[in-house]
Amino acid sequence: MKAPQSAPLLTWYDRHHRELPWRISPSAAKRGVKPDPYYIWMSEVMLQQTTVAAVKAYFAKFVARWPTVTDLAEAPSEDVMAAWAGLGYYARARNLKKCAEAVAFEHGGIFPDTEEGLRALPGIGDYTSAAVAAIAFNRPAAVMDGNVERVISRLYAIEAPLPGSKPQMKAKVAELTPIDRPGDFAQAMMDLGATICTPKRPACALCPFNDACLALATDEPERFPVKAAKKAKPVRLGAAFIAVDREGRLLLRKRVESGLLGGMTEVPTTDWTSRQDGETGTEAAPFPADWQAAGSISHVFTHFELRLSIFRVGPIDKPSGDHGFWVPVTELDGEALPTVMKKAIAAAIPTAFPTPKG
DNA sequence: CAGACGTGGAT
DNA sequence: TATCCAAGTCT
Repeated sequence: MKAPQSAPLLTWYDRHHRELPWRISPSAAKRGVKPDPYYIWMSEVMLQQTTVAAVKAYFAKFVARWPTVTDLAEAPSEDVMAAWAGLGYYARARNLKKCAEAVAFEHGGIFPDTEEGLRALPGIGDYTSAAVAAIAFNRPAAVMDGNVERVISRLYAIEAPLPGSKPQMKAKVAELTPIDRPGDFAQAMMDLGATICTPKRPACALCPFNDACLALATDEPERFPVKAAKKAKPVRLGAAFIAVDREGRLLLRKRVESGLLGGMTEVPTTDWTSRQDGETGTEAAPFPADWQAAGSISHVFTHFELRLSIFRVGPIDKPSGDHGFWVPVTELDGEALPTVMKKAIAAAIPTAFPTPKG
């Protein structure tokens, strides 16, 4: 078995790379076209734990609305959170804004061009600092994401389970990364993982590493990477309250800045508890009213499943006291509503979020 | 270090 | 339907 080399991978990448809105193709790079560090950073943050398909529309929306990092730094946080709504992992949006402010106001609008400099910015960790350094600035950084972990674990048939095996794998990546094209190498490894060295049914016959891959030679490639067992998701229960006033406005609140859905908009809800002792009632409604049951929704988060009983009331006179803010049901697009909250609203007001097909 | 932190698409 | 998972980061 010959030792793996970067050259066959780069040749494969020159021919089979994906075309992506933020990417400079290898042929354009050869003509001297440089990537925009702002685009590379933005795409890398959006792509954290998120599919390319989901990111494309958000990336287009963000760079059209905020063409430079300074534009983003000067934007109101509420606008950024509302634009991010639906993409998930909202700490990324909060850190995106903080990072833009740091670059614009502390670095003169210029991104740091080293791994260490990037790593010091909000929302930029081991992966993203290496990726931006390699892709935007052609620094010889060892870039390791989930794709690279899969490729490397198969290439070297690494039996130790993730995440403990990360340091061992990163050493292999560093050893393989070529000094002349580190950015293309990183993108090539990720494209390979996304299109050839896939989790299920990898297309080994088309792989530029198929003469060096220990997993292919000695075992079923799908067995790698070996991972630690995961835990079962608990169920949490609660109730959500949809109140509409006589002007067709819906009662909303802003969640606290930290934690789950931090800084996002919500409808009033009870606490979400693990309690299983029967029906959730309207005792914890934001104000006394003739609340009517309107079904229920279920939503799966990373570490628990949420089941919300939905109650609605209205049209009503606005109750006294401060319960949040009231927004016309026809203007919910401008709000930072995460998907779970849109589901809750749609359960009570089916026309709230019209889809192209209905 | 293990748990918190979203969502939608594929199988 | 259930499970996995997609270019991770922060605490």
